[in-house]
Amino acid sequence: MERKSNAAWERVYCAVKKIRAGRVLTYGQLARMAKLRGGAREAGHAMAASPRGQSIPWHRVVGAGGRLLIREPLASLQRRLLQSEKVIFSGHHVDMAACGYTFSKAQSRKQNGAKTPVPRKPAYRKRPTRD
DNA sequence: CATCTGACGACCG
DNA sequence: GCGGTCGCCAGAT
Repeated sequence: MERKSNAAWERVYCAVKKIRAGRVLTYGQLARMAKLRGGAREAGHAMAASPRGQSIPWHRVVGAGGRLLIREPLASLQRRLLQSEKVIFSGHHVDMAACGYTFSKAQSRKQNGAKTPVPRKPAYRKRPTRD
């Protein structure tokens, strides 16, 4: 059953619910704005465990680069739903440049004035040396 | 308690 | 662009 993690996951669900139609979020960004310690992975767990029937637009959550990571059945459904949400698909991935929260360039500004969640501690650690 | 897996992200070759 | 590897953490067995 749900444990204390539920609290963190709830933040994820809350964030997902706030995603506007035609917009998509990545697990990484979602994890960062929810301040999940597990990083993108916990975001994925949260989504996987997301209660179906609470109006959670899970389909608006995609992987980095707008790629659909989930397996076929869900991916197919997700893609269909996203397209129905006016989300632009570029081949097999979502057009993050148009529907994603891109806080790298000023392009995100033209979106709707969404406050950039500004990235924080990356879950990954760069390899200092590999020698 | 030990171990694997996972709706991840990013880097490297 | 693709595949493999590393890192992080939580849940399941």
